Amino acid sequence: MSDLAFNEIARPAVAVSPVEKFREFLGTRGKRLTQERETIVREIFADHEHFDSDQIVARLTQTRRDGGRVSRATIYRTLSSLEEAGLIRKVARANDREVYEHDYGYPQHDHFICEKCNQLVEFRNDEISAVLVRVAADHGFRMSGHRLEVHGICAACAKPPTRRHHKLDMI
Amino acid sequence: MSDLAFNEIARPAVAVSPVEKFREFLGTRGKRLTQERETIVREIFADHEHFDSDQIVARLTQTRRDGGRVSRATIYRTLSSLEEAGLIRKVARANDREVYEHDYGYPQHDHFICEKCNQLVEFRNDEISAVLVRVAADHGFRMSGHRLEVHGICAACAKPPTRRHHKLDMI
DNA sequence: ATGGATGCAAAGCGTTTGCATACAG
DNA sequence: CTGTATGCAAACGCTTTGCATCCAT
Repeated sequence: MSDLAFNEIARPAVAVSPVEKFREFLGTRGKRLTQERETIVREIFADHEHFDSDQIVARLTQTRRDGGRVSRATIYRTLSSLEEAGLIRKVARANDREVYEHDYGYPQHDHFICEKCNQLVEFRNDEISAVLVRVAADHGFRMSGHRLEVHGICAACAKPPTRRHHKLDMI
Repeated sequence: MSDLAFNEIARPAVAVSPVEKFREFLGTRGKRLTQERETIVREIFADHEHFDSDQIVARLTQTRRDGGRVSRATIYRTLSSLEEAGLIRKVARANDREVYEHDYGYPQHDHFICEKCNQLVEFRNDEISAVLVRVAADHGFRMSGHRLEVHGICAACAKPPTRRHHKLDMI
């Protein structure tokens, strides 16, 4: 099964593929879906991992089997558009870098950020949103979304005193 | 009443002044409380407003009545120390800048961030912490703190269609 | 055809750092 | 005295931008 098939068909719980969704968005702004933009969207939606600009740059800036090389500038420009389009969003800040994740086709959730291994772990909890809706209303604040980072030590790093976490992953 | 008096005496609900607290912290690290560091702490704790590096730099980099000029480099170095010391913490990111606030002598709270005027508004809600404590426990996560930004439009910007907010404050 | 998009390299911007000098303990 | 800290300016790392060329529509 090719990447294309995966992206176009096996996407989770959404009627339109991310690429199509992006094309629509671009259309409404008199912008175009170029090959570069499509390459970037496919790369990002190939899995459901968190990512930052650097990782995408690293993957797409090299010469690729499919010939889809994209320049650093275009990647930055496209990440902004994807955020405007509501396809991705900034979820946290780890290692002084902004971390993105898909905001299309996946349910609302928040994150734990481990201070030792810097790993992001997702968790879902509906009470939080419920409380926020209420609190916002109380303050006359028209909430559009939120960003919640829970800091601490993850289960893996907390348990064993000696293990292959700690320093290695802090780089 | 001088600034000194305010900082040393009229601080809210804490036994030791921020400056003293910082001196203690520095002591445990073999570091010193210099005049520059003291100037910075006083400036920051002179009120309870949120602030970012730039604002402090702007205020302390100029020649001052009290002669307490401090260099940009020292301000950055000191902000880091103050964060380590637990006197301040990063609460949000607005306008692509990290926003700090006091983390000493003030109760836990979170923030609304208005997308129009970029204003930060504090709110307190104990349910949130309670939920987080529980959720963290469920995941074996040892929580040390959290950062919650609620995005949207504040009451002031939401109401009147024409008013002196909107573009002016977006600078 | 033609206005938007890309790639490159240069410019920006906030933050960090090397080094000589100044000073707290 | 002695090791830290400061100030300055240069170095950094990420992101943005000007411009000539390219291409989706």
